[in-house]
Amino acid sequence: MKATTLKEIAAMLGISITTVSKALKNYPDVSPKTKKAVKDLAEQLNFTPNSFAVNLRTKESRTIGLIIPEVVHHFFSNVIKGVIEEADKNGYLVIILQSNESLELEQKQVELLFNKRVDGILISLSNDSNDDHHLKKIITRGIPFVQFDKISKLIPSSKIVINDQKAAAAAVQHLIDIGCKKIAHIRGPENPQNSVDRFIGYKKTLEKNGIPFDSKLVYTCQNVTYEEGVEFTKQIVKDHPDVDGIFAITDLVAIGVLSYLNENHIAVPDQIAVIGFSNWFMGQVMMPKLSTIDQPSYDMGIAAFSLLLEEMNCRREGSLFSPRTVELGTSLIVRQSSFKN
Amino acid sequence: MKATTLKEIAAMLGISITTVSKALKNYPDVSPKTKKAVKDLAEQLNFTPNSFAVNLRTKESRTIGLIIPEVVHHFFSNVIKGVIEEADKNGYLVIILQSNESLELEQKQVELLFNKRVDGILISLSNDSNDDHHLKKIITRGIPFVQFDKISKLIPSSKIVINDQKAAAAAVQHLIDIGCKKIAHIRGPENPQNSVDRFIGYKKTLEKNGIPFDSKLVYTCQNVTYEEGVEFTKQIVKDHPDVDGIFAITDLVAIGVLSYLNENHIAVPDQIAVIGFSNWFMGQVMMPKLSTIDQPSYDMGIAAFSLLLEEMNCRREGSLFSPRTVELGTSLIVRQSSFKN
DNA sequence: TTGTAGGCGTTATCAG
DNA sequence: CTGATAACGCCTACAA
Repeated sequence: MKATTLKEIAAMLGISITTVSKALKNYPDVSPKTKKAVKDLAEQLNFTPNSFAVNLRTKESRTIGLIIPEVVHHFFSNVIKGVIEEADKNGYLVIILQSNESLELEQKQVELLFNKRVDGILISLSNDSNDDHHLKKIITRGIPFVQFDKISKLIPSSKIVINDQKAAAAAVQHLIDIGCKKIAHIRGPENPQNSVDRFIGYKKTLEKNGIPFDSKLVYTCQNVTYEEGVEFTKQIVKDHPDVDGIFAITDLVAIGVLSYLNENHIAVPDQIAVIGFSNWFMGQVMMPKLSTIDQPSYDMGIAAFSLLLEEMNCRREGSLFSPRTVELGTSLIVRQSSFKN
Repeated sequence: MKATTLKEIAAMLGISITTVSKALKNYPDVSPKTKKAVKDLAEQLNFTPNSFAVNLRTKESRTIGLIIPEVVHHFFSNVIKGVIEEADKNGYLVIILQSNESLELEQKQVELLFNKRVDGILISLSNDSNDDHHLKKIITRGIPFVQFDKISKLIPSSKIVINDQKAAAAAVQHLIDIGCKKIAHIRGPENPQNSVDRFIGYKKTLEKNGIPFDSKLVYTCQNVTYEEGVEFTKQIVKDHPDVDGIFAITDLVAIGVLSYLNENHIAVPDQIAVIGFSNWFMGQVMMPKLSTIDQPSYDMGIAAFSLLLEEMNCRREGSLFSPRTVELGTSLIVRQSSFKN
């Protein structure tokens, strides 16, 4: 079944393409009679404007690109969901691309979106991203652009973030409050701003509480996996038998921590208390249930799209848009893995 | 920064648009000299063809649509990943849409993809989908179309499936093999083919082993959630204290089962053995680790795209394509929740 | 109230 | 080897 065109409708009705076009868009200068005739026929023929042609004319595709490090990830799934739903509400479609935590791939994906001429770009940087070049290009081209979660501070785009330092501080303070004296930190890779910030939050909170910071108690993930959680916990227990608290960069890692401790019959939280970050669903069904920092992933997706939409609208109207940074709140969730009284 | 066009390059070089276009596409009938000049300038100006115009001309967008019930779902995340990666390899982009398990929304999303004029559609039906109308329309319009996972058998499209009956039978047979005499089944909703098939697999296997089927031992999920797993287990234990095995429609539900049993100190697998379906990551980190059926989600995504690609290629060449059904293998994974010797 | 004409940027055909 | 011309389908001044 071939798609109908304005031309065909015009021919069938013996009128001009222009009139058909106008009638369908409810222009005031078309007689009610023709309007009705056109609309009826269009309805009957199941007419929908050819979006390729509309795109070309309007220079818009009502499509945005979303680049994330990894699709199979509780946090990012929720972001995707938020973005898709908010986009849908506003008549936008979403193309999803993965960077697989590789800078090179991330750059390639940005190029793809350039070629596709999406109306806007949403991005959470890969852990590997220590170069800004491709982001600068987005700005130079004047494409509406919002960074979220893992961002590059120096790029003058809108940003949706949480206060990682503050949130990490809350986690560590909580461990201290329940009596932990020697807290290890399994941190994320070197580059990402949020893994740096969480580390800083950890460090500052120790110092604030008069606990000397010891770099030997910090273990650095390469890939932020469950397996690394298991492995580092093994090392922690071996190297520092008196550690009584572990703060992990993310719940996935924390669950690795719990697994190792459980299997080796190390009491949680009595001997070692554990807290993660992100509030993955999984944490609630573990035994013991995992304490964590709730990070509003779904809301982050919504906020990111909303801000992008604002910028896209400004752009369409030719008005100026000044990038904004929105900080979303986090909250401490205390569950069994760090509950003492 | 405005995008460069063929016209501009042509003007700068004092040659025709046609020649520029041909030079860039390496037509044999352009002199090496002009070719080089054009390519150099194009490179320098960062020229990329305007995809809107290309789409209009070629009637292709090199974009496909993927409709799934829910993004935040281990199985579907993996499918998405497979689709995106395979699409990427072949120069296609993927627009993702959610049906939220609602028929109405699913229909709307299909319409959106029609309007967007994607080159092909991939779909896994919502649990609510008891109507085929919108799927028939995809066929009528001649849009390349592959169903996967939750499919409508009657629609003559390509399909990627697993043998749910066989896989469920393997799960139940395993429970019987380790000595279970009274096995309850927490099944999925009425409509989806796979929940029906898994139920049939359960029923047939009981009968094959001389265990009478008892419909009272079957509990039906509405939303296939963790909470339903918890709740139904409570009922099972109350109504049938002698149940010694539970087969759940999916791992998420099975994890609810485990949670309830753990919290109520009912020994797994000794008093009640548990097996799920799908092999979610979560199942590996539970205590006890969850037995399950591995379902190749990532591979399903790859297979779905590959088949769609074949159909899209046929369509482009104008050759005929006959829908195929590909059945992927599953395997039983025995872990602690059903391990006895 | 209706229609003509031009153009969005590319590709394909065909003539020079 | 090169280029003029005509689409693709729609939108929008501007005429009539």
